[in-house]
Amino acid sequence: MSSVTIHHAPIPRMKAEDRRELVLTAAMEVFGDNGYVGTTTDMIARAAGVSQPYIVRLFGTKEKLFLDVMQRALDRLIEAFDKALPGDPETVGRRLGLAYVELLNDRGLHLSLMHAFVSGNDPVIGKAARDGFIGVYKYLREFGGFSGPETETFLAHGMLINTMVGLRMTEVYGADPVAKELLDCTFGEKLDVAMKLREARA
Amino acid sequence: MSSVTIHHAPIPRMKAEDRRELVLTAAMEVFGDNGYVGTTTDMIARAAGVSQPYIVRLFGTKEKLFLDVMQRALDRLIEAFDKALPGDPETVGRRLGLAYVELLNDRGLHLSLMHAFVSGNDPVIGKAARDGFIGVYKYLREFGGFSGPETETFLAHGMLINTMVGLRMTEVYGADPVAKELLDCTFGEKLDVAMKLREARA
DNA sequence: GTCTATATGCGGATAGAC
DNA sequence: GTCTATCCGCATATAGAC
Repeated sequence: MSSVTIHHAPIPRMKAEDRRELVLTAAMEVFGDNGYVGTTTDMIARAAGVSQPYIVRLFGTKEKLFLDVMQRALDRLIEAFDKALPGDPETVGRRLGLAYVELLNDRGLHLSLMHAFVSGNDPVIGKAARDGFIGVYKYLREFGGFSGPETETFLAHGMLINTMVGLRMTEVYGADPVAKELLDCTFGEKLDVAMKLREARA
Repeated sequence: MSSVTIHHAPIPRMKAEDRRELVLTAAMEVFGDNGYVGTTTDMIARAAGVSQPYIVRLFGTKEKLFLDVMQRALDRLIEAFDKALPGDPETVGRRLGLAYVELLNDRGLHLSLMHAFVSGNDPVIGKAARDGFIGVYKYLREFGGFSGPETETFLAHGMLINTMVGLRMTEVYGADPVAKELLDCTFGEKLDVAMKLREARA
């Protein structure tokens, strides 16, 4: 209003909304790598290129930030499924499975969810995680055209994929023949997608 | 040697070996509930009825204690599979699956493993967890008579079971019809075993 | 919108007594 | 074999400046 003074941009400013997006992306990866408790707000701050107190300022608490990350992950998951849904009903499972593995491009997505899924003991995160998982189940039943047992099998394979990702099993694919066989069976035709991402990471 | 003086047992003493067992049992449950990072040596100490520094004295570091817990969990798993193996080859999967669910009696076993499985990023725990998982895979292939894909399917369902346990999904079985359906599909004929344990806990 | 400085509480590990 | 006392580092959150 009063002054239009332009100072030589010592600090990169942006709209809070954009900054939030940027932080959420960074947080999803860091939480994925280190878990909820194992992640410090300072790690996230450095990954996002801002100060630690500013992370707290933006999200209130670390817990709220984690809940936001989880919700974002779930939203992206459903969004990806929505896109993969149209087509031959016979092969919908295959399409959704492929979409799931391609989501590995969103770094930390699977693992942030997985960390939430083992936090059922936490009253706040646990409830949110249960609700989120149940939401995915309902989605597959209602929109995926899956029966209960079909949904269970789909989710089971998803959880094994998550476990392989959590174990960083792809990093020993070449070194251990048993790991190779296990990964071949787990990912099947989706293996190259999973492995390509690993390379891009290095 | 010199004195045979008996003082009126102010502190319950036991052989280090026995104490270790006791602490490992307590630690498996606490680690299962709170994860590796989320667990403090003091929580374990109180659960085991000893002092916090003594936990460190016994195991060196918290990390070594966790590794011991993980190894113990894996040993018990294989031991349970060994017992369930003999019988009709047609139904070996069913027997192993049941044995797996009955292992919920060893509190924290599944969840301590699951926490290890999402810690692949940690150089020490990650390597041990990968080796452990690969060991289970090899066991099923060699002694369970499973093919690669059969093993993958068995493990996948195991991971979904772990996820349900991690989410404490059984605790909302009665309250949420979708949760009920999900749990029915996940545990199938093993549901009553899983639910009975939950009751015993309360 | 973003930072620096800092208060405060907690956790792993060590020292050393009994 | 087991404890008490304690050091030190770290992490979340607050206060307040720019």
